Amino acid sequence: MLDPMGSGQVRLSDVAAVAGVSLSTASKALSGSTRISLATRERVRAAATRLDFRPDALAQSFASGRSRTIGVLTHRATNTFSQPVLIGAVLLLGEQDQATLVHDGDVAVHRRLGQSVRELQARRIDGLLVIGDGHEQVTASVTHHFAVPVSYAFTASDAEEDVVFLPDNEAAGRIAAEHLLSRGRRRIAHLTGPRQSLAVQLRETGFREALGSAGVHPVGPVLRSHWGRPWGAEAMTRLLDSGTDVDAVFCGNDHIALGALDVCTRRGISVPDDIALIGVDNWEGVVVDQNIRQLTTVDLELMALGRRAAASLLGERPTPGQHRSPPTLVQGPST
Amino acid sequence: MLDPMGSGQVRLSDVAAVAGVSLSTASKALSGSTRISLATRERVRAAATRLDFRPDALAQSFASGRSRTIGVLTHRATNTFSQPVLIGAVLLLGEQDQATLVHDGDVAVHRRLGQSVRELQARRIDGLLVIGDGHEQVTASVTHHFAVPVSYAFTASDAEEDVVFLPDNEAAGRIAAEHLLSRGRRRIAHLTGPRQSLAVQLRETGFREALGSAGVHPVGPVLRSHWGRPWGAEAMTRLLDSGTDVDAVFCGNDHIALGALDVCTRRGISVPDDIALIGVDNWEGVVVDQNIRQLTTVDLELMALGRRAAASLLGERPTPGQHRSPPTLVQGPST
DNA sequence: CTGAAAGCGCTTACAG
DNA sequence: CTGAAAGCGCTTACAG
Repeated sequence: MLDPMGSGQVRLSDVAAVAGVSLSTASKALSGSTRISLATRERVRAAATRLDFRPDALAQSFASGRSRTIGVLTHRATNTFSQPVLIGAVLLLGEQDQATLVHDGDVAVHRRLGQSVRELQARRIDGLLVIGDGHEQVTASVTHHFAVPVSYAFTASDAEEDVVFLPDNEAAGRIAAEHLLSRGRRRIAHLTGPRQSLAVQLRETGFREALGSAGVHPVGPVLRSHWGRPWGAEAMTRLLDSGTDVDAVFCGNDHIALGALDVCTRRGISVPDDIALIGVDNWEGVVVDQNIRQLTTVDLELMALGRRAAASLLGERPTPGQHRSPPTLVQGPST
Repeated sequence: MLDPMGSGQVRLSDVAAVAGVSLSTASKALSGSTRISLATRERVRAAATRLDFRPDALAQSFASGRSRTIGVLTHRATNTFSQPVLIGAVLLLGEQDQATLVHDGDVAVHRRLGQSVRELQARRIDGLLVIGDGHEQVTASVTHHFAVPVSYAFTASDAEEDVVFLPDNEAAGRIAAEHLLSRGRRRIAHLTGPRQSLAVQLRETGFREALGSAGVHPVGPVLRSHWGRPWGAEAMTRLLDSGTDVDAVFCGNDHIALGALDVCTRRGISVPDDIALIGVDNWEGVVVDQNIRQLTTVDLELMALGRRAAASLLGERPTPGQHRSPPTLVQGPST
């Protein structure tokens, strides 16, 4: 019968007594680190199993100095795109039996940030993950405030030697272009978000690069404005009305792609037979009903980004600098 | 100059020495609990401030038995609707300086669940939050496995005395109906999701109740099928083609409402002048670009639900039983 | 109101 | 390879 409340009455000293060894030997046998005779190790393990010994995490932490807690500093965690990064981090850490202590706020506001830093230090966190709200801004590095590993996700840091994880928007553009090319499309247009957005620029760069490698040029002018569905519709309308000969459109995100799709549907243009559409974000992937997918899209894999960034604090440290997570193609009916 | 690494070299004994009191007196003075002369308390506090004393959380936890960590057991945390609940919980806990240890899995799979329970016990968590994936299923209670408070969010528990937090789908239906009534609508139809869904049933119940209180009956048959936009469009088409005289539609969720809106737009029906539309979920609230809102909707406030449920583990315990979080009306252009 | 002492349950040099 | 001992830095009865 197992201890129903988990009150953990069985201590290491009990295990040691049963196994007929000293406390320190029992500790070493279970931690597995130091040189211990195989026989002793087995005897201690057997005793531990028989007594259902579970080490008290509080005592272990106090003695070892490791809290098994990772601090997370988020910049407005409720942002649509920050959420999957945070969820990914929290889930990976949980799998590794690491708790997460989240301080949410405005990473740019120094007074509150300083407070968070102090509190996280006092909690003796084993590592810190800074999560930004995209790649548009550069976060002021806090690495020097901590003696433990610090990683940055979804934001750049202003210190070159920091370990940074970012989505790969250039690759997203490349993947979209290569997919359309592989479908035999050659007259490809681009409708996207605001010109000043870094994501817009990087996706377009990757897109042009991949087309260029195939000796193809985008058709029509690149139309840039908003991220929303209405703009997608308007841009598609302009594109069609301009008389441009087009057989595919790379849309800067899924909202724009859905707006473009609306226009095609309204005008009786068959997607993908007449025009193929591809977006970015896998927005429909978070919708309840998976069988209503309308789009092919490039998923930036933000949850995986959060997982990778969190994992970087636990195992061996990755090399300093920016690490880009590979986006994935999600095939839908629109290509 | 503050300790840049936060290595916490200042110990309570240092504070006690500077203040000229014993270690135990210093401890009591700072914890604020026991009877201590005001003068002593102030002296100790001043010393602590001057030395920038920050108690070592690991030592505090070990000595006090409180880990300042809350366990969270999720049932597929990556579900669209579980995510805001988890985010809300994690953020509230962080604000209260509580770490979160998340074990994600299938709460119905007992072998893995048992493993999670054992690990959470060993971690000496101060409380446990069980997060389900909606209200459709009843979770087997795990409360009896823990000596610390356990709360349930976004799922019912099979033990009556458990503390459970659920969204209020009936209230959502009522709020939608009352809003349409307040807009002077009287010929109100209902298009919704699958008949077997509890959310469908509860929202409809609340809807009918509110209409009934105003002496109004729904017009046309209630059309129930899928949660997606295509079904919304199909249902709206059927409704209009049936010749039903209608001036408002309560849609079971926002996808259905958007499908209905598509049909109205296509047919030149003015929303809200001819027909008002209202949905549920505030789906557009998570979209990037807030100025593209098309719908009035009822927000179930799932993040607030997560926050409340998490808070219930920290302060005084709420009464056993089900606690329903109030949904809120989000006004948009469609009513 | 204050202080000396025990104790929380492990880990980790150190000596053997 | 094994064990005795110190120590991690607090909190908390207990005695004064």
